[in-house]
Amino acid sequence: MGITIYDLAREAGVGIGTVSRCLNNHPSVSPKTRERVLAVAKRLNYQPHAHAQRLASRKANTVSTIIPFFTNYFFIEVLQGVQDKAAEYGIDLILYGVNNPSEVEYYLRRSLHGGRVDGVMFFSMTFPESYVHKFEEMKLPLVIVDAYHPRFDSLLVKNKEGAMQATRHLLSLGHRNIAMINASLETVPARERLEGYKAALEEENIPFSMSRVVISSNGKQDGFNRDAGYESMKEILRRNVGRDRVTAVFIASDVQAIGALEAARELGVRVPEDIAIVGFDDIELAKHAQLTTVRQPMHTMGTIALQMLVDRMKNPDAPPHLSTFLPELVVRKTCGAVPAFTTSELNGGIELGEPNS
Amino acid sequence: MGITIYDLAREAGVGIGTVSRCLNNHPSVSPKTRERVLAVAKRLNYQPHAHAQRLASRKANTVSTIIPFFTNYFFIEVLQGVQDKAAEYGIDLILYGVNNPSEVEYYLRRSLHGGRVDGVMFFSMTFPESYVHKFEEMKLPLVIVDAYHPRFDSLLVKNKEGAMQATRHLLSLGHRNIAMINASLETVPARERLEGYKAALEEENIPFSMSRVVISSNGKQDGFNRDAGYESMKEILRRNVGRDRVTAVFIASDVQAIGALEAARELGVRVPEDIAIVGFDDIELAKHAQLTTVRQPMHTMGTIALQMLVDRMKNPDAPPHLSTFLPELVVRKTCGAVPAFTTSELNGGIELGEPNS
DNA sequence: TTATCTTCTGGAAGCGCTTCCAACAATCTT
DNA sequence: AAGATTGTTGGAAGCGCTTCCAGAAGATAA
Repeated sequence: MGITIYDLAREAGVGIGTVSRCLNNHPSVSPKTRERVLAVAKRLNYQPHAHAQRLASRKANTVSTIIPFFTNYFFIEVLQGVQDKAAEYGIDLILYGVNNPSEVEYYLRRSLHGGRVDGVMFFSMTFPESYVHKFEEMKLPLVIVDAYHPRFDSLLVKNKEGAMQATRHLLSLGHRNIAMINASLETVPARERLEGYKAALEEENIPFSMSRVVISSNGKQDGFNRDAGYESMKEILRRNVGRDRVTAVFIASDVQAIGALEAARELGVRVPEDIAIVGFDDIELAKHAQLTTVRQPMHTMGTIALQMLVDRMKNPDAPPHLSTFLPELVVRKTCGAVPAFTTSELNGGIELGEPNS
Repeated sequence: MGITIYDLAREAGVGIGTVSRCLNNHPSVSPKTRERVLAVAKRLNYQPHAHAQRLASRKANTVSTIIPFFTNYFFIEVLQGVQDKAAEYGIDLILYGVNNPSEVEYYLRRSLHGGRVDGVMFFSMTFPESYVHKFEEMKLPLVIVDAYHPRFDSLLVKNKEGAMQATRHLLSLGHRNIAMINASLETVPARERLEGYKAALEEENIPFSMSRVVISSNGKQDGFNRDAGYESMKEILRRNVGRDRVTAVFIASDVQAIGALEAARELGVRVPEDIAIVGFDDIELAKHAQLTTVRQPMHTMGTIALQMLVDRMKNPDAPPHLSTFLPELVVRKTCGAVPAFTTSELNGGIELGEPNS
């Protein structure tokens, strides 16, 4: 079928070992020989057989990505970053889309055995404890993106800081009665975003009260969905009278914010005139809805994640590393501020550091 | 590192050939032996080495997907379908995301040589003529999704029929002066959607006139973008006076429709009261914007596409096959109709057929 | 000149599997 | 009973590559 190194060897009048060495930039070949062999390779349009290389070198040159498919924009963007970096290294990406939690283990198993891949990227899900030991034992490089496990390299957005930025922004616009719409506190992001909200209030000596926090964990994704946002907003607006009324809401995710916007519209409450809103995530819809929100540097996260995986392959015994990303505030119209600048113009945006552990 | 068939052979007291035959359900092993070997394999948690299998069997059991990353929702959905079907077959998916047209050839080359994959899925781009011959020569199975080439299996949405549905819908609501906003006629979808628009008008004996069609091919993606839609709508509304005024617009894509909606809002033109709008694609935004549009069965397209590829692998010499999909009208609020039902309740939605050629 | 290093090179071994062929045992024919 | 047939089986060969080791060739030293 294809040209093999034997063909090249014959054609160039050298041995197969030499051919292989030329192709792989091994130092111990004379410049003349190398040149000649490479010329022949080019002339015959030689392409190495990937699987033979992989079998012989015991490297797959491939990484698997295990991704929950239910969300979309976030992954597409992060994946794009991963892919861009992978292309630089000539690494192939295998896509394992998870529809159903039970599939996670199947794909982990598939990645773990059979030499199919030499690294795994695991996205936005709790890494199953039952596989911790297996990955450690096999020393299969693993990077967990948008989730955390102390024993593996992880990559997280600083939810607390993001929430602080959002809340501070509302404070800076003069709001004092700021509510929060959150999702299930069982999830890490929800807890961290709540913390950030609280911390920002405390900076300004505004008493924090859980009565201002509406949590709905109804429906899919622990409450990070449109309907939950819709209901939560209705609840806030229903009881929103008197001097103590809420003038701004920080919402833990954009999908919820979209629902909240709808609730406001239905009740004839104007945004931002009557109530200001800031979301979190910066999904594509946010731009269309003119939602002020907190943006995660998704593409960058992808490139860094792949880089971390490559580093881990080179250095399997380094201690687990955590990279954290500072999200940035994107000012649009639902907060009532003049959309003058984003915080990315003020700070660098990315920050690498040691695990909090 | 791992367990090999030699280990199994020794443990089960048989030869490696027998082990391999058991593992691959080859008929000529006695039931007893098979059972014993499989039991040992299970006990030792044997996992075949993917690359060794691939090298020996000359099958990669992998398919590459070459996808333009610039759009998003459409691909995620189609990919999901592909992935679901691939999982059924135990086929791995390699993701090649194209950011820059020049990368297309790189990925085609990468797919073509090196035995990396035994099939290619090529999405939404014009397949480069320079590779037609190479694919034919190598007999590498190829399915083109959302684009067409007469020499390969392709999978298309019936744009004309979709456009007819959209236009008919507007006609059925009593509109007689219906404009169209289109993108560059250099692209196949734009031409086909124009044809459908025209055909629907002619069904009702309404004269078709190019003066009612606004084409903008400015910006990215041949005019299939928000700004183009915005500008086109402005143009329509600017001159929209008199008895002959346009009361409805069919827009060739949802992104353009989103821009158009914005233009209308800015000019204080109410949708659907003053002007009705129907888009095409049903991207995620469409739902949020309550846009009546034409939906492509993306997930199904993905599963069928992979199935076609598998069929092609089994039967390399069959003539190229074209699958076409009937899109369905999704009635929401921008057309002014009561959102009572979608056409999916009326017809099956999918249709398989021979090439038009 | 011979002995001792350096480069460089050829090709065998081996990666873990599939597949083919020969061989064996058991069964069936005549 | 001998030969033919069928159903199983073992293991060599080979997939195309990397890598190691031994050896050739050239350079240097004595």
